Amino acid sequence: MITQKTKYALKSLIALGALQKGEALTIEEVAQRSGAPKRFLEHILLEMRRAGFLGAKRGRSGGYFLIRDAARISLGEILQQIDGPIAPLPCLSRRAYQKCDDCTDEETCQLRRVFGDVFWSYLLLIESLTLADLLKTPDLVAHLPSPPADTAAQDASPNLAGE
Amino acid sequence: MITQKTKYALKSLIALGALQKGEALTIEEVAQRSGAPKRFLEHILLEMRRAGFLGAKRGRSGGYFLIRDAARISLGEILQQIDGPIAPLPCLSRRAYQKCDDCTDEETCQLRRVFGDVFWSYLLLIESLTLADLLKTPDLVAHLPSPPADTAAQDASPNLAGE
DNA sequence: CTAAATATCTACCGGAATAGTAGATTTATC
DNA sequence: GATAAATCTACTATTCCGGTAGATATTTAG
Repeated sequence: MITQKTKYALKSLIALGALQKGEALTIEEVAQRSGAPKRFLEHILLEMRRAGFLGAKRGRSGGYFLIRDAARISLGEILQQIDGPIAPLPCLSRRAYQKCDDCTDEETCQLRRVFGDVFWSYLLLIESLTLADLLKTPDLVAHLPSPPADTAAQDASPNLAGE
Repeated sequence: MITQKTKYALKSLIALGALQKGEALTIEEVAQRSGAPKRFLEHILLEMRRAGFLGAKRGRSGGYFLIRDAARISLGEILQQIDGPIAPLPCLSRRAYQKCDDCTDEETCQLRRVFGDVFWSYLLLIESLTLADLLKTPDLVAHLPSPPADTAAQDASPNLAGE
Protein backbone atom coordinates (compact mmCIF):
# COMPACT_ATOMS: atom_id res chain seq x y z
CA MET A 1 0.00 0.00 0.00
CA ILE A 2 1.20 3.48 -0.71
CA THR A 3 0.79 5.78 2.26
CA GLN A 4 -1.89 8.40 2.60
CA LYS A 5 0.87 10.98 2.58
CA THR A 6 2.06 9.83 -0.81
CA LYS A 7 -1.48 9.93 -2.11
CA TYR A 8 -1.82 13.52 -1.00
CA ALA A 9 1.56 14.37 -2.49
CA LEU A 10 0.65 12.92 -5.86
CA LYS A 11 -2.72 14.62 -5.94
CA SER A 12 -1.07 17.90 -5.05
CA LEU A 13 1.48 17.49 -7.80
CA ILE A 14 -1.31 16.76 -10.23
CA ALA A 15 -3.13 19.92 -9.16
CA LEU A 16 0.01 22.03 -9.41
CA GLY A 17 1.07 20.42 -12.64
CA ALA A 18 -2.16 21.50 -14.28
CA LEU A 19 -1.40 25.19 -13.77
CA GLN A 20 -0.24 27.60 -16.43
CA LYS A 21 3.25 29.00 -16.21
CA GLY A 22 3.33 31.80 -13.63
CA GLU A 23 0.33 30.60 -11.66
CA ALA A 24 0.50 29.33 -8.10
CA LEU A 25 -1.79 27.83 -5.50
CA THR A 26 -1.93 28.50 -1.78
CA ILE A 27 -1.78 25.61 0.64
CA GLU A 28 -5.47 26.19 1.21
CA GLU A 29 -6.24 25.79 -2.48
CA VAL A 30 -4.10 22.72 -2.85
CA ALA A 31 -5.85 21.27 0.18
CA GLN A 32 -9.21 21.72 -1.45
CA ARG A 33 -8.14 20.14 -4.71
CA SER A 34 -6.27 17.24 -3.19
CA GLY A 35 -8.58 16.52 -0.29
CA ALA A 36 -5.74 16.67 2.19
CA PRO A 37 -6.11 18.31 5.63
CA LYS A 38 -4.49 21.71 5.36
CA ARG A 39 -2.19 21.49 8.34
CA PHE A 40 -0.96 18.08 7.26
CA LEU A 41 -0.47 19.25 3.72
CA GLU A 42 1.87 21.98 4.96
CA HIS A 43 4.44 19.34 5.81
CA ILE A 44 4.03 17.56 2.55
CA LEU A 45 4.37 20.62 0.34
CA LEU A 46 7.34 21.81 2.34
CA GLU A 47 8.99 18.46 1.85
CA MET A 48 8.40 18.58 -1.87
CA ARG A 49 9.80 22.06 -2.05
CA ARG A 50 12.94 20.87 -0.29
CA ALA A 51 13.06 17.92 -2.65
CA GLY A 52 13.24 20.38 -5.50
CA PHE A 53 9.88 19.63 -7.09
CA LEU A 54 8.13 22.79 -5.99
CA GLY A 55 8.87 26.45 -5.54
CA ALA A 56 7.16 28.68 -3.01
CA LYS A 57 6.47 32.34 -2.75
CA ARG A 58 5.81 33.69 0.71
CA GLY A 59 3.60 36.50 1.93
CA ARG A 60 0.39 37.80 0.55
CA SER A 61 -0.49 36.40 -2.86
CA GLY A 62 2.09 33.69 -2.31
CA GLY A 63 1.72 30.02 -3.02
CA TYR A 64 3.30 26.88 -4.41
CA PHE A 65 4.13 26.05 -8.00
CA LEU A 66 5.91 23.33 -9.93
CA ILE A 67 9.48 24.18 -10.83
CA ARG A 68 10.48 21.07 -12.73
CA ASP A 69 9.19 19.76 -16.00
CA ALA A 70 6.47 17.22 -15.26
CA ALA A 71 7.95 14.88 -17.84
CA ARG A 72 11.22 14.91 -15.90
CA ILE A 73 9.79 13.96 -12.54
CA SER A 74 9.55 10.21 -12.34
CA LEU A 75 7.06 8.38 -10.21
CA GLY A 76 9.94 6.58 -8.56
CA GLU A 77 11.59 9.79 -7.53
CA ILE A 78 8.38 11.04 -5.95
CA LEU A 79 7.79 7.83 -4.02
CA GLN A 80 11.32 7.91 -2.72
CA GLN A 81 11.23 11.51 -1.62
CA ILE A 82 7.99 11.09 0.26
CA ASP A 83 8.25 7.62 1.73
CA GLY A 84 11.97 7.10 1.86
CA PRO A 85 13.79 4.02 0.59
CA ILE A 86 11.62 1.72 -1.44
CA ALA A 87 13.82 -1.32 -1.82
CA PRO A 88 12.26 -4.58 -0.58
CA LEU A 89 15.43 -5.41 1.35
CA PRO A 90 17.87 -3.00 2.97
CA CYS A 91 20.72 -4.73 1.16
CA LEU A 92 19.16 -3.81 -2.18
CA SER A 93 19.00 -0.08 -1.57
CA ARG A 94 21.92 1.97 -2.74
CA ARG A 95 20.88 5.23 -1.17
CA ALA A 96 20.09 3.58 2.14
CA TYR A 97 22.14 0.42 1.89
CA GLN A 98 22.33 -1.70 4.99
CA LYS A 99 23.58 -5.19 5.44
CA CYS A 100 20.83 -7.52 6.59
CA ASP A 101 21.79 -8.29 10.18
CA ASP A 102 21.44 -12.03 9.81
CA CYS A 103 22.80 -12.39 6.28
CA THR A 104 26.12 -14.22 6.16
CA ASP A 105 26.81 -13.90 2.46
CA GLU A 106 25.05 -11.45 0.20
CA GLU A 107 26.39 -13.05 -2.94
CA THR A 108 24.63 -16.32 -2.30
CA CYS A 109 21.51 -15.04 -0.52
CA GLN A 110 18.50 -16.41 -2.36
CA LEU A 111 16.18 -13.77 -1.01
CA ARG A 112 18.46 -11.05 -2.25
CA ARG A 113 18.72 -12.65 -5.66
CA VAL A 114 15.01 -13.11 -6.19
CA PHE A 115 13.92 -9.79 -4.73
CA GLY A 116 16.70 -8.13 -6.63
CA ASP A 117 15.10 -9.27 -9.85
CA VAL A 118 11.67 -8.18 -8.74
CA PHE A 119 12.94 -4.83 -7.56
CA TRP A 120 14.89 -4.21 -10.70
CA SER A 121 11.94 -4.54 -13.01
CA TYR A 122 9.76 -2.58 -10.61
CA LEU A 123 12.27 0.26 -10.62
CA LEU A 124 12.50 0.23 -14.36
CA LEU A 125 8.78 0.76 -14.57
CA ILE A 126 8.27 3.46 -11.96
CA GLU A 127 11.29 5.35 -13.21
CA SER A 128 9.87 5.44 -16.68
CA LEU A 129 6.52 6.75 -15.55
CA THR A 130 6.42 10.48 -14.86
CA LEU A 131 4.21 13.17 -13.46
CA ALA A 132 3.31 13.92 -17.08
CA ASP A 133 1.68 10.49 -17.26
CA LEU A 134 -0.33 11.32 -14.17
CA LEU A 135 -1.45 14.57 -15.78
CA LYS A 136 -2.87 12.95 -18.86
CA THR A 137 -6.58 13.43 -18.63
CA PRO A 138 -8.49 10.16 -18.56
CA ASP A 139 -8.97 10.31 -22.24
CA LEU A 140 -12.11 10.72 -24.25
CA VAL A 141 -12.14 7.17 -25.55
CA ALA A 142 -11.68 5.67 -22.14
CA HIS A 143 -14.98 3.85 -22.11
CA LEU A 144 -14.58 1.68 -25.16
CA PRO A 145 -15.03 -2.08 -24.79
CA SER A 146 -11.34 -2.62 -25.52
CA PRO A 147 -9.36 -4.21 -22.69
CA PRO A 148 -8.85 -1.82 -19.79
CA ALA A 149 -6.24 -2.71 -17.18
CA ASP A 150 -8.44 -4.30 -14.58
CA THR A 151 -10.65 -6.57 -16.61
CA ALA A 152 -7.54 -7.73 -18.38
CA ALA A 153 -6.20 -8.60 -14.97
CA GLN A 154 -9.12 -10.86 -14.28
CA ASP A 155 -9.13 -12.67 -17.57
CA ALA A 156 -5.54 -13.19 -18.39
CA SER A 157 -4.51 -15.05 -15.30
CA PRO A 158 -7.04 -16.94 -13.20
CA ASN A 159 -4.69 -17.67 -10.35
CA LEU A 160 -4.03 -14.03 -9.71
CA ALA A 161 -7.39 -14.01 -8.03
CA GLY A 162 -5.96 -13.06 -4.64
CA GLU A 163 -5.22 -9.43 -5.18
CA MET B 1 10.35 -3.18 2.49
CA ILE B 2 9.18 -6.68 3.13
CA THR B 3 8.52 -7.32 6.79
CA GLN B 4 10.77 -9.27 9.07
CA LYS B 5 7.98 -11.77 9.42
CA THR B 6 7.93 -12.38 5.69
CA LYS B 7 11.68 -12.80 5.68
CA TYR B 8 11.42 -15.46 8.36
CA ALA B 9 8.58 -17.13 6.50
CA LEU B 10 10.55 -17.31 3.27
CA LYS B 11 13.67 -18.60 4.97
CA SER B 12 11.60 -21.22 6.72
CA LEU B 13 10.02 -22.30 3.47
CA ILE B 14 13.45 -22.55 1.92
CA ALA B 15 14.64 -24.73 4.79
CA LEU B 16 11.58 -26.95 4.61
CA GLY B 17 11.64 -27.08 0.84
CA ALA B 18 15.13 -28.52 0.90
CA LEU B 19 14.02 -31.61 2.80
CA GLN B 20 13.55 -35.04 1.33
CA LYS B 21 10.07 -36.47 1.12
CA GLY B 22 9.03 -37.78 4.53
CA GLU B 23 11.38 -35.59 6.52
CA ALA B 24 10.25 -32.88 8.87
CA LEU B 25 11.76 -30.17 11.05
CA THR B 26 10.74 -29.08 14.53
CA ILE B 27 10.09 -25.43 15.21
CA GLU B 28 13.38 -25.40 17.04
CA GLU B 29 15.23 -26.66 14.00
CA VAL B 30 13.51 -24.26 11.64
CA ALA B 31 14.38 -21.46 14.06
CA GLN B 32 18.04 -22.35 13.88
CA ARG B 33 18.08 -22.51 10.11
CA SER B 34 16.05 -19.39 9.53
CA GLY B 35 17.45 -17.26 12.32
CA ALA B 36 13.98 -16.49 13.64
CA PRO B 37 13.21 -16.36 17.38
CA LYS B 38 11.56 -19.64 18.21
CA ARG B 39 8.48 -18.30 19.96
CA PHE B 40 7.83 -15.85 17.13
CA LEU B 41 8.35 -18.51 14.54
CA GLU B 42 5.59 -20.57 16.13
CA HIS B 43 3.04 -18.05 14.90
CA ILE B 44 4.52 -17.89 11.47
CA LEU B 45 4.64 -21.62 10.89
CA LEU B 46 1.14 -22.00 12.23
CA GLU B 47 -0.07 -19.38 9.80
CA MET B 48 1.59 -21.13 6.91
CA ARG B 49 0.08 -24.41 7.92
CA ARG B 50 -3.35 -22.79 7.93
CA ALA B 51 -2.57 -21.25 4.58
CA GLY B 52 -2.05 -24.74 3.25
CA PHE B 53 1.67 -24.54 2.56
CA LEU B 54 2.80 -26.71 5.43
CA GLY B 55 1.69 -29.82 7.24
CA ALA B 56 2.43 -30.52 10.87
CA LYS B 57 2.77 -33.60 12.95
CA ARG B 58 2.24 -33.21 16.66
CA GLY B 59 3.78 -34.98 19.59
CA ARG B 60 7.18 -36.52 20.00
CA SER B 61 9.13 -36.73 16.74
CA GLY B 62 6.71 -34.26 15.22
CA GLY B 63 7.52 -31.29 13.07
CA TYR B 64 6.65 -29.25 10.04
CA PHE B 65 6.98 -30.19 6.39
CA LEU B 66 6.04 -28.79 3.01
CA ILE B 67 2.85 -30.25 1.61
CA ARG B 68 2.68 -28.43 -1.70
CA ASP B 69 4.96 -28.65 -4.67
CA ALA B 70 7.50 -25.85 -4.40
CA ALA B 71 7.01 -25.05 -8.07
CA ARG B 72 3.32 -24.47 -7.40
CA ILE B 73 3.74 -21.97 -4.58
CA SER B 74 4.18 -18.54 -6.05
CA LEU B 75 6.06 -15.76 -4.35
CA GLY B 76 2.94 -13.65 -4.64
CA GLU B 77 0.84 -16.15 -2.80
CA ILE B 78 3.34 -16.29 0.04
CA LEU B 79 3.56 -12.53 0.37
CA GLN B 80 -0.20 -12.27 0.45
CA GLN B 81 -0.68 -14.95 3.06
CA ILE B 82 1.88 -13.48 5.40
CA ASP B 83 1.45 -9.74 4.98
CA GLY B 84 -2.11 -9.49 3.74
CA PRO B 85 -3.25 -7.50 0.72
CA ILE B 86 -0.41 -6.21 -1.40
CA ALA B 87 -2.18 -3.84 -3.77
CA PRO B 88 -0.82 -0.29 -3.77
CA LEU B 89 -4.34 1.11 -3.48
CA PRO B 90 -7.34 -0.46 -1.73
CA CYS B 91 -9.38 0.05 -4.87
CA LEU B 92 -6.98 -2.18 -6.80
CA SER B 93 -7.27 -5.19 -4.53
CA ARG B 94 -9.85 -7.74 -5.44
CA ARG B 95 -9.59 -9.84 -2.32
CA ALA B 96 -9.69 -6.81 -0.07
CA TYR B 97 -11.33 -4.28 -2.34
CA GLN B 98 -12.28 -0.99 -0.76
CA LYS B 99 -13.32 2.22 -2.36
CA CYS B 100 -10.86 5.00 -1.64
CA ASP B 101 -12.80 7.28 0.72
CA ASP B 102 -12.07 10.44 -1.19
CA CYS B 103 -12.28 9.07 -4.70
CA THR B 104 -15.26 10.39 -6.62
CA ASP B 105 -14.87 8.36 -9.77
CA GLU B 106 -12.72 5.28 -10.03
CA GLU B 107 -12.95 5.17 -13.79
CA THR B 108 -11.21 8.48 -14.22
CA CYS B 109 -8.86 8.37 -11.24
CA GLN B 110 -5.35 8.97 -12.51
CA LEU B 111 -3.72 7.41 -9.48
CA ARG B 112 -5.72 4.27 -9.97
CA ARG B 113 -4.86 4.11 -13.63
CA VAL B 114 -1.13 4.54 -13.18
CA PHE B 115 -0.77 2.34 -10.13
CA GLY B 116 -2.99 -0.21 -11.77
CA ASP B 117 -0.42 -0.55 -14.53
CA VAL B 118 2.43 -0.77 -12.08
CA PHE B 119 0.62 -3.32 -9.94
CA TRP B 120 -0.35 -5.42 -12.87
CA SER B 121 3.18 -5.96 -14.06
CA TYR B 122 4.39 -6.45 -10.51
CA LEU B 123 1.79 -9.15 -9.96
CA LEU B 124 2.68 -10.85 -13.18
CA LEU B 125 6.25 -11.13 -12.01
CA ILE B 126 5.75 -12.29 -8.44
CA GLU B 127 3.13 -14.78 -9.51
CA SER B 128 5.50 -16.32 -11.98
CA LEU B 129 8.27 -16.70 -9.44
CA THR B 130 7.90 -19.68 -7.12
CA LEU B 131 9.40 -21.25 -4.07
CA ALA B 132 11.26 -23.49 -6.49
CA ASP B 133 13.11 -20.42 -7.73
CA LEU B 134 14.05 -19.61 -4.17
CA LEU B 135 15.36 -23.11 -3.71
CA LYS B 136 17.74 -22.99 -6.64
CA THR B 137 21.18 -23.05 -5.11
CA PRO B 138 23.21 -19.99 -5.96
CA ASP B 139 24.74 -21.76 -8.87
CA LEU B 140 28.27 -22.81 -9.45
CA VAL B 141 28.97 -20.26 -12.13
CA ALA B 142 27.63 -17.40 -10.06
CA HIS B 143 30.88 -15.51 -9.96
CA LEU B 144 31.53 -15.02 -13.63
CA PRO B 145 32.16 -11.49 -14.92
CA SER B 146 28.87 -11.54 -16.81
CA PRO B 147 26.30 -8.97 -15.68
CA PRO B 148 24.85 -9.84 -12.27
CA ALA B 149 21.67 -8.06 -11.22
CA ASP B 150 23.13 -5.26 -9.16
CA THR B 151 25.96 -4.03 -11.33
CA ALA B 152 23.57 -4.11 -14.25
CA ALA B 153 21.34 -1.85 -12.23
CA GLN B 154 24.08 0.70 -11.88
CA ASP B 155 25.17 0.76 -15.47
CA ALA B 156 21.99 0.54 -17.42
CA SER B 157 20.23 3.56 -16.01
CA PRO B 158 22.18 6.36 -14.37
CA ASN B 159 19.14 8.12 -12.99
CA LEU B 160 18.07 5.14 -10.99
CA ALA B 161 20.76 6.18 -8.58
CA GLY B 162 18.35 6.76 -5.72
CA GLU B 163 17.55 3.23 -4.75
C1' DC C 1 3.62 52.01 8.40
C1' DT C 2 0.56 48.70 9.55
C1' DA C 3 -2.49 44.82 9.01
C1' DA C 4 -3.43 40.80 6.81
C1' DA C 5 -2.25 36.79 4.28
C1' DT C 6 0.81 33.70 3.33
C1' DA C 7 4.71 30.13 3.96
C1' DT C 8 7.84 28.03 7.60
C1' DC C 9 9.59 26.04 11.94
C1' DT C 10 9.18 23.11 16.04
C1' DA C 11 6.81 20.30 18.93
C1' DC C 12 3.50 17.10 20.24
C1' DC C 13 -0.12 13.15 20.17
C1' DG C 14 -3.34 9.09 19.56
C1' DG C 15 -4.02 4.84 17.17
C1' DA C 16 -2.42 1.08 14.52
C1' DA C 17 0.98 -2.09 13.04
C1' DT C 18 5.30 -4.69 13.87
C1' DA C 19 8.00 -7.81 16.30
C1' DG C 20 8.11 -10.10 19.53
C1' DT C 21 7.23 -12.87 24.82
C1' DA C 22 4.75 -15.83 27.97
C1' DG C 23 1.72 -19.28 29.97
C1' DA C 24 -1.20 -22.92 29.54
C1' DT C 25 -3.00 -26.84 26.71
C1' DT C 26 -3.33 -30.63 23.54
C1' DT C 27 -1.37 -34.52 21.09
C1' DA C 28 1.63 -38.18 20.05
C1' DT C 29 5.59 -41.17 21.13
C1' DC C 30 8.86 -43.85 23.93
C1' DG D 1 3.26 -42.13 32.46
C1' DA D 2 6.94 -39.01 31.27
C1' DT D 3 8.51 -36.33 27.64
C1' DA D 4 8.64 -33.77 23.45
C1' DA D 5 6.43 -31.77 20.27
C1' DA D 6 2.63 -28.49 18.13
C1' DT D 7 -1.25 -25.29 19.42
C1' DC D 8 -4.11 -21.74 21.67
C1' DT D 9 -4.70 -17.32 23.95
C1' DA D 10 -3.08 -13.35 25.85
C1' DC D 11 0.01 -9.73 26.71
C1' DT D 12 3.85 -6.03 25.71
C1' DA D 13 7.33 -2.76 23.96
C1' DT D 14 8.58 0.02 20.12
C1' DT D 15 8.00 2.25 15.86
C1' DC D 16 5.38 4.33 12.14
C1' DC D 17 1.37 6.85 10.30
C1' DG D 18 -1.63 10.52 10.09
C1' DG D 19 -2.44 14.03 11.81
C1' DT D 20 -2.91 18.77 15.22
C1' DA D 21 -1.12 23.03 17.40
C1' DG D 22 1.44 27.17 18.40
C1' DA D 23 4.58 30.41 17.20
C1' DT D 24 7.46 32.84 13.66
C1' DA D 25 9.07 34.87 9.31
C1' DT D 26 8.03 37.12 4.97
C1' DT D 27 5.55 39.61 1.58
C1' DT D 28 1.93 42.62 -0.18
C1' DA D 29 -2.21 45.75 0.00
C1' DG D 30 -3.94 49.74 1.81
